[in-house]
Amino acid sequence: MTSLPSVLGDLDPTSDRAVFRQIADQLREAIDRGRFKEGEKLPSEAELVEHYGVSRMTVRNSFSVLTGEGLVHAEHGKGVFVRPRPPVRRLASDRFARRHREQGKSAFIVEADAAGSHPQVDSLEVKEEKASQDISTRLGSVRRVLARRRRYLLDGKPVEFATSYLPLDIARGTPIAEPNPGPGGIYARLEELGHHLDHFEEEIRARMPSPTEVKTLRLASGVPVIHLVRTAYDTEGRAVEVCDTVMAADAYVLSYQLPAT
Amino acid sequence: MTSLPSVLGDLDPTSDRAVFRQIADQLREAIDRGRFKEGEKLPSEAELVEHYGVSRMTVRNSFSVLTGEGLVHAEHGKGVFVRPRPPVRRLASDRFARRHREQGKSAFIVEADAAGSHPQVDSLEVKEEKASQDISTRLGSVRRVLARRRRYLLDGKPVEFATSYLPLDIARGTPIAEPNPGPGGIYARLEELGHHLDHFEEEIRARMPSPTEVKTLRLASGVPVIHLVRTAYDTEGRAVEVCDTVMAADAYVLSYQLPAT
DNA sequence: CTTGCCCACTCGTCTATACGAGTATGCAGG
DNA sequence: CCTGCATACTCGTATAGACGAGTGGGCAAG
Repeated sequence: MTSLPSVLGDLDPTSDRAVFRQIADQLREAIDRGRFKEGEKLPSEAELVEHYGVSRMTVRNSFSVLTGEGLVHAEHGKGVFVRPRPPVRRLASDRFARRHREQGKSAFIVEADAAGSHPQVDSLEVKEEKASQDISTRLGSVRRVLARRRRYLLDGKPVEFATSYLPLDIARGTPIAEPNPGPGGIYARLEELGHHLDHFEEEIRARMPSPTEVKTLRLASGVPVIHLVRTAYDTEGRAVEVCDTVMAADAYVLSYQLPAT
Repeated sequence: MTSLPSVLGDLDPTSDRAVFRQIADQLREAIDRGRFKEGEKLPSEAELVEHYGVSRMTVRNSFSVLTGEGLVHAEHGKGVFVRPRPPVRRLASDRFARRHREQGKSAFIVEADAAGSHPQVDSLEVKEEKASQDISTRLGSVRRVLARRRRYLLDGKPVEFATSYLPLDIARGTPIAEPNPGPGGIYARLEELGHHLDHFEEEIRARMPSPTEVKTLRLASGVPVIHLVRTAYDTEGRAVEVCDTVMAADAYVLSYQLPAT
């Protein structure tokens, strides 16, 4: 192992920058320069205490800065590691095009298989419930809705949690209310039921996850979520579905094509 | 002032949940329930030390949890406050439609004025430079580019930092290379120069900001950024501009319309 | 060889204390 | 009246020490 001083330098006692920030800066720079690579272990707290001649809390404080930035993560009993960037899932704006609804399997499964990863869907729940204020507004003042919840995993890691809401007069008693709505998913069913889809509207926000989201998506700290709300409109201009999706931001790139007209 | 016990409850010594997490949980719940409102001051560290009978570091640890979640922010000498949500800027997917390029002022200015806020653009920089690997790839293997940097502010608060990159053979010596490219912005100039725009492609990521971004966008901790990279293509299929934008995530909602075809 | 325990090393949590620095308020002196 | 300072309260930074708990390697007993 190369000695610490060769990688980490000294503190500047004259600087007005807090010691723990100076240490964080040095570690961050070392990571950026590739002195510590993805998944690699950083020096232990004790080693840094030794190297810089500071107290342990100060070193921990530095680590907490980097953890908050999503650069590193600590593993109890093992050490602090440079956080590896997971493979990203790219979502193209044509992912709901009619031609993709032909085959039997869901878009998620097909795409993940093609990418060579192991897809999985769990936490399936389909039930009728009271619409929240927001959902009610988006669907055009409905009181109760059919809610379809599911969680998507890639190679065992949860990456996305989604809930679809549909007005009861559309969904009740149809295959849409079944756990497995059949080939092409609920959009295919909606079209069969005469709700010809016209366009989608997607709203995108990014924020830090709630504790619940941290749990269900098993998020490392310092990882934001992308919150996407999609509303599907039929050719009559009626909102026929709202899909509320929360994604681990480190696992996604969204991509959209916009006409220049 | 209502007494602390009436809002905050006790610790559960039998729980295996860490004390500082229990305190954070109680504060978070109180905030969620509106017991502490936006912009309101939380109890001081000393008061919480008193109320829970724990040491100050433990209380600070709780605060640091909430700060990381973007729920609260501390102000030196004043206290810890529930972080107010800034007004959000909605970006619609038709914001680059040709009809919006008619008027003289930039889209940002027009829109902000309409919303009643005071818009501002600064840190203008226009220069030729070497293209990064990524930019070069997106523009189709160009070596050097014209870079146009600017920062957008709303009511004094920086909300977005953007850099446009254009191939030199298109931009050099044209109004595009001027600090102020004139009415309708660089897209209008591109069309005048015969590069008729066909479509845009936008890639969206969310992540925690780098220290530099924290500074230029004056971000509170616990606020992620949205990173948007837009490529503009002309009718020949050539990429004529790449715009790299970093936005304060708490100030934006992106909205896209997708056809269902 | 395998099992099981011990120990060393790691981070996690908590206490107690000290001093520094930003903020606001009130009071004394001009 | 108003200026300016003292003061009390706020959070920021840092030290030193203690114990707990997860991990992994080595060693001893079977």
